[in-house]
Amino acid sequence: MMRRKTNQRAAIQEVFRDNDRPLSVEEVLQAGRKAVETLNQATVYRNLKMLTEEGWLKKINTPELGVLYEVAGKKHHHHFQCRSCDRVYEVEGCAFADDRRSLCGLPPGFVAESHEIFLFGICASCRLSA
Amino acid sequence: MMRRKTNQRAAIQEVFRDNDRPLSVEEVLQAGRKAVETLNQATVYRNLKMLTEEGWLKKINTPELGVLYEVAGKKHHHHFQCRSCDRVYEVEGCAFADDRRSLCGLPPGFVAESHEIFLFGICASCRLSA
DNA sequence: AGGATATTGCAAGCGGCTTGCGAGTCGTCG
DNA sequence: CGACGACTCGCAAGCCGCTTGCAATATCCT
Repeated sequence: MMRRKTNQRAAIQEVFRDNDRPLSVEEVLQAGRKAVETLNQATVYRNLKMLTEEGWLKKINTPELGVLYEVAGKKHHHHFQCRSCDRVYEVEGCAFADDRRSLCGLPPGFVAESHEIFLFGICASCRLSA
Repeated sequence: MMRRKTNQRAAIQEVFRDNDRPLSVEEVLQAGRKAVETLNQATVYRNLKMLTEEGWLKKINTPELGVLYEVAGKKHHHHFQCRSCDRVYEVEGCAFADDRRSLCGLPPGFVAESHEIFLFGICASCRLSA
């Protein structure tokens, strides 16, 4: 099964390059239609899935906004959701750096292998415009 | 609008008291039917919503298992999901204790107000039985 | 250019959750 | 204690986000 190049898929990838943050399916659909105005929802879903399986995208489950997708391959990071504009940003740094593994006191016998951290607050642009 | 006592709601609350961990709607439904065998899905959804609005329950959005509910009012804690049995546990302790607020390096202008941490690994009972 | 087939758009389908409705249960008041 | 009003329940239909079957279209290879 050979992968073909289509305007739809190219448009979707372009949307992610233009917006350097996790995006919802709806955002991808709307932004993608600026390039391919017939772009269909099913096509977006199918391509997001394809790009994720192929490792180009990464699916994120957010606590409040449902599923978002971000470009994969970035270094370990977490997410920040602005409670004003609801945009989600990627933030570097990690409270569980190697020397802090034990910070979260797990009960005896439990072993943690990975983690996800979600921060909530106000982003810089919302704070300035308030 | 006066709240009435019903066997259904009592059964649902009992399920949470019997299992001291976050539960899915389906788990509540199945376990609740042991006490009220006619218990209906819609009733469970309605009561979980009611109990949440009233502050007795808290809704949790997990990255992999969807929505769970836990008894509210506990002190600040996070969650641990066992990748073997998929159960979610509450874990005390927090990598963002007061003296470590700045561990996650937020960009300038960003202000964090709250956070959620989700750990993944192996729980004690799965580790022993392996 | 021509043919094989990946991909798209559309519409139907699916699963989780919600809601309208008539029946049933709970609590109160006479 | 019995009856009425209102909250709840169970059921079925509905809604929403996502997936899938299918015919038409676009790509790619020769």
